Amino acid sequence: MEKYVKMLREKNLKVTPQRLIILKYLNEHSTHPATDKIYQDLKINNPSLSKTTVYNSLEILEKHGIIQSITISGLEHRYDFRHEMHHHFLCKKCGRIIDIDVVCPNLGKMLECGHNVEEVHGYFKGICKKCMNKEKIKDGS
Amino acid sequence: MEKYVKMLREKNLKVTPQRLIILKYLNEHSTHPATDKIYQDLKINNPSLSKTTVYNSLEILEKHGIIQSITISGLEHRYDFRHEMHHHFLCKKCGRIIDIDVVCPNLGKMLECGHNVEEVHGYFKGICKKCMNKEKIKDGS
DNA sequence: TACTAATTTGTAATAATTACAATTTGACAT
DNA sequence: ATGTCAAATTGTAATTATTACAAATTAGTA
Ligand SMILES: [Mn+2]
Ligand SMILES: [Mn+2]
Ligand SMILES: [Zn+2]
Ligand SMILES: [Zn+2]
Repeated sequence: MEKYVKMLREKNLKVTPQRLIILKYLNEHSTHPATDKIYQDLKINNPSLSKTTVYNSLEILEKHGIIQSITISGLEHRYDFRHEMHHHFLCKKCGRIIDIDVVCPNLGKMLECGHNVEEVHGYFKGICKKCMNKEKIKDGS
Repeated sequence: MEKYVKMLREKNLKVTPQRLIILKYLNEHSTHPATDKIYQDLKINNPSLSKTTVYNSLEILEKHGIIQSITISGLEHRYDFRHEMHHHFLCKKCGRIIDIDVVCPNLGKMLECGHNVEEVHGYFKGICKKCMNKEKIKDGS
């Protein structure tokens, strides 16, 4: 838990129990959960937690680069404790969002264009390996 | 207009005036408009148009690969007449979504992983060239 | 021209997010 | 340790994008 305290202090953010449990939750759940999922899960052991606080906390944590926000589904923001650049795969079948550890080699091109790039998001969508195998079995190999 | 008729016929989709004006609108506005923008603009000359029809039409056009859906902002779907793979840049200042004509070289890596990739989306976010120049001028060169 | 399934329309419901004001609290100074 | 206060939390209301649905209309076919 001291780890999360340090992360907040380094950014001069107030250390609150709410921010700590949210950070801990994100670190321990690499499923890229949405706001409501985080809220529902944490509420069980923290009944006084407000959903607005979850929204506020995620926003400020993201603004300070502690966590990352993913918008792969188009329906909701999903959050990621890993803040360094990586890509994601959304399975249209099971809904899982999987980390893809590649870097985007197109940043040079972006510099040419003259735009100032602050974020890079790479999203792939399709059917994940696990779901593909399930289909094969159902089809009778 | 015959061009759009042909696009629908090729996919065995019914040719309706609503679908035609939506396709025409998207082809003539490469701003990646959201559903409501398309609806508001078309309603002026088509007062009987329903927003639900815009939603339905965009959905079916996308499903058949005639148009592409972009979720770069996370809050809304934006639509693109260009359906071939390309990337996008969202300017956090002026809100413009700009086409970036690069291809993703990471598909090989995806094949290795065993996932079946159907869509690839590359999103960059930051400050666009135009807005960067405006800032420079304001700062006194 | 008549038929029918698909499409369009208007309205209502849902879901994610944001706004806001009252209460509480973490960080700092005494 | 206590007081102070700006910042954070909370609960509720408002907003926005999207989806659900049933009745009316219409495109494609015979
Ligand atoms: Mn991730
Ligand atoms: Mn585009
Ligand atoms: Zn899957
Ligand atoms: Zn700009």
